[in-house]
Amino acid sequence: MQVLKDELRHRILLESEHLFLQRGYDRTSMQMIADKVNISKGNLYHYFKNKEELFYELTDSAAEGLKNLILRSRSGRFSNIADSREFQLLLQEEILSLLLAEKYGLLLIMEQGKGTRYEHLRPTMVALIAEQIEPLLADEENALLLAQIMADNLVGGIIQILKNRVRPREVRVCMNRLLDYHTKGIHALRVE
Amino acid sequence: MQVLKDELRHRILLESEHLFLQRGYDRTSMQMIADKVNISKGNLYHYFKNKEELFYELTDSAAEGLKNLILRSRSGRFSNIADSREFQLLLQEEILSLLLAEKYGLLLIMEQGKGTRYEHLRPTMVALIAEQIEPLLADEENALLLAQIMADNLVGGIIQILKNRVRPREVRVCMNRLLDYHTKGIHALRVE
Amino acid sequence: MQVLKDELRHRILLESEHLFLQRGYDRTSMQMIADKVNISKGNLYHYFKNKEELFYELTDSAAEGLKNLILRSRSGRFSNIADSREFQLLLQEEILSLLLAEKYGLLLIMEQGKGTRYEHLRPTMVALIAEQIEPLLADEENALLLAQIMADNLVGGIIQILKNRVRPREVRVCMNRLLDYHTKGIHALRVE
Amino acid sequence: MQVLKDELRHRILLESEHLFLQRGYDRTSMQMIADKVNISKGNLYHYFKNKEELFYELTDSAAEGLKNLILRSRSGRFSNIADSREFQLLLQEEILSLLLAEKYGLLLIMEQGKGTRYEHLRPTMVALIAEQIEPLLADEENALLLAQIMADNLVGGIIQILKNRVRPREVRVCMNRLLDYHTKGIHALRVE
DNA sequence: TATGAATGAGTGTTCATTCAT
DNA sequence: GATGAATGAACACTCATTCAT
Repeated sequence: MQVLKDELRHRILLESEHLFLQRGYDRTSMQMIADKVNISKGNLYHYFKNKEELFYELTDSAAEGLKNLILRSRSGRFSNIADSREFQLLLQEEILSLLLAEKYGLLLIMEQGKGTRYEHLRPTMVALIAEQIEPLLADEENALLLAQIMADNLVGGIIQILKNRVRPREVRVCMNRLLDYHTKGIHALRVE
Repeated sequence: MQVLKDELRHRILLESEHLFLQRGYDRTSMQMIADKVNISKGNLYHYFKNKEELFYELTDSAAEGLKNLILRSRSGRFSNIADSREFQLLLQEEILSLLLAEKYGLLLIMEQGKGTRYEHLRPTMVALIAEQIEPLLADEENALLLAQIMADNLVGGIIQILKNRVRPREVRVCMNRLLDYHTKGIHALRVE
Repeated sequence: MQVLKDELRHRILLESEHLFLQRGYDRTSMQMIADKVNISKGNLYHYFKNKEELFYELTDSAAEGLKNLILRSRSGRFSNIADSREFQLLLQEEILSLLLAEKYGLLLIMEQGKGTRYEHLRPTMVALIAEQIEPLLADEENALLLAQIMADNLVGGIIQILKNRVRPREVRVCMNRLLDYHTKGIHALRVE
Repeated sequence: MQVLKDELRHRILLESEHLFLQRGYDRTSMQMIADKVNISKGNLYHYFKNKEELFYELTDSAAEGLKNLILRSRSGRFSNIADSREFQLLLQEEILSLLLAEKYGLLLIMEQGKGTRYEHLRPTMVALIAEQIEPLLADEENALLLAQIMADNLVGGIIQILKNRVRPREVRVCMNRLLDYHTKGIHALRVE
C-alpha cells in the first residue's frame, strides 16, 4: 500500500514536472496534472497540500543547492574571477555537480517559476553575477549593462546545456566550451 | 469621428502595450486594459476582435520585420558570417534599424508571448541563427549546441539592450560591444 | 476486542464532542476528529454510519430527556406555573437532573446543531415553553411575544449556566438565582 | 440601464438577506443566491466584490450604529443604570431608533455572522453590558455569571422583538415591556 | 460608437463518503 | 477492525467574450 502510494506520488511528481517544464507554473492547472496521471483532481490533494507545495517539492532542493553555491562563491573563494585559471576549475566543478544533481529543478526555478516564490530568481542571480563581472570591464558608461548581458548569457547558456545534454561527461565538455567562449569574449571588453 | 476612433484605438494599443510589457500576455486582463484606457471592457471588442488580436496588432510588424531580416540573412548575403568585417556592419545596420523601429513589439514577442502564437518564437529564432553559426565552429559533436547557445546569447543580449537603452546612438554603441564580445568569443571555438 | 472496540468508540465520542462543542457541527470535519483520536478517517465509518449519526449519538439521549421533560411538563403537572412554590421546586429538580446528566448533549443540540436535525430545536423548545407562560400574562396583544422572550431567556440562561458551572451544587445555586430573576426581576438580585 | 442595474443590485441584496437570515453566512453559497435571483454566479461579482462584501453591504450601517450607541452609552451618560428612570427612557430611545432603522442588519450581525468579522460580536456586546450590570448585583460569587445571563437575555429579548414586530409603535411597546420584565421580573407582567 | 450586464467555463481547494486491501 | 487511497460534488472566485440597449 505504501508502495502504491509512493509510486503514484512519484508519478504525480513526474507528470507535473513535465507539464511545469513545458507550460510553466501558472499555465499548468491541477486538472491537467490529474488528467495526465489519470486520477481525480481531489486526489492530488491527498499527496500535496496545494499546487505551490507540489511545485516546491520539485524545486526546493535545486533552490537550496543554488543558494549554497552562491553563498560559497561570494564568501571570497572566487574573488579574482576572470584571470585565475583556478577560478574556472573550481567554479566549473561546483556548478557541474549542482547542474547534474538538480537539472530539472533548476530549469523550473530559472525558467518556469512565474507565480511562485522563484518568480524573480533569474534576474536576481544575473544581477549577482553581473556585480562580479562589472569591475573587470573597461570603465565606460555601458560597463554595467554589458556585465548584465554577459551574466545573463552565462545563465542562458547553462540553461541551454541543461536542456540539451544529459550525460555528465557531455555536460562537462559543454560547460568548458561555454566558459572558453565567455572568457575569450570578456577579454575583448576588458580593462587593458 | 474617424479621427476620434483612431485616437482611441491608438490609446488602447499604447496602454495595452505597457501592460503586456510589464505583466505579460497571460497576466494582463481585458479589464485592466479597459481601466487604463478609461473605457468599457466591451468597447475594446469594437476595436479588436479579441485579446489575441490586440496583442498581434502590437507585434505583427515586429514579427514581420524579424521574419524578413532572417529570410534575407539566410538568402546567402551573410553567408561568411564571422570572418567578414562586412558581416558585422551589415548585420548591425539591419538589426539596428529593426530594433529601433520595433523595439516594444520585439520585446513582446520575444519575452511576453506566452499564450499567443509567438509562444515558441524565441527558440525558433535561436535555432535559425544557430544554423548559421554552426558551420563556423570546429567540427565536434557539440557544435550545434554551442551554436544554439551563442544564438540564444545574442538574442538575450539584444533584449537586454532594448530594455536598457533608448536612444539610437546608445543602442548602436551597445550593439557594437555585444558583437565584439560575441565574435571574440566565437573565435575561441572556431575551426582553426 | 469488544472491549477495545468499545473503548475506541468511546474515545471517538469524547473527542468529537470536544470538537463539536468548540467549533460546531458544520465546521468540524471528519479529518479533524480522526486526527484527534489518532485513527484513520475511514475507520470512523466503522463506528458511525456518517457524521450526522456520530453527532446524534452524542445528542440523542439529551434530546430524548428534553422531550420527556417537556411532555411531562405539558401533561398538566406544572399547570399553575408562576404562583405555586411547588412549581419552582419541581421544575428545578426535573431540569436540574437533566442538565447534570446531559450537559454537553444539551449544549450541542441547543447551540451547535446547525446542519443537523436539531437545527431548529431551540426555537421549537422556546415556543413550547412560551405556550405555558403565555396564559399567565396579562391579556394583551404582546403576550405571546413576551412569553417567547421569557422562554428564550430562560433557555439562554440555562445554557450560560451550563457553560460556566460544573459542580451540581453550583449549577443548582445558579439555577435558583435564574428562576428568582425570572420571577421577580432584577430587583430580586439587587444590592439592598 | 442604471435603473436595471440598481434594481438587480437591490434584488441581490434582498434575496441574499433572506438567505443569510435563514441559513447564516457560512451556509449560504453564492450559487444559492444566484439561483434565487435567477442570474449566473459570475454576474454576482459584477455587483459585489465577493461574498464577504455582499454581507457587509447588508450589515455595515447596522454595525456602525451599534458601535456608536455603545460608545455613547459608555461615555458616562448612562452611568447609573438600573435606578434612574431617565436611563430607561434615554436608552430606550437610542436603542429604538437603531432597531427600527437597522432591523435586519442587526439580526445578521448578532445571529448569522459566523465566518465574518462579526463572528464574535454578540458575546462581546454581552460582556460589555454585563460589565455595567455586575456592580448592581449583590456581591456573591455568581454575580458575574448572573450579570452575563441578564445581559445575554436582554440582547436575546431584543432579537426576539426584532424578529416578531415590524411597526415602530409595536417595537416600542415591546421594548418597554422587556425592560419592565428585566427590572421587575415576571411579576410585573402577571395577571393581577 | 459605447456601455456594462451577463454568461459559462475554468481556477485552486475542501470534504464527506466509499472501497479495495 | 483498520487503513488510507480515491472520488465527486461543492465552494469562492476570475475572466474572455457576447449582446441588448
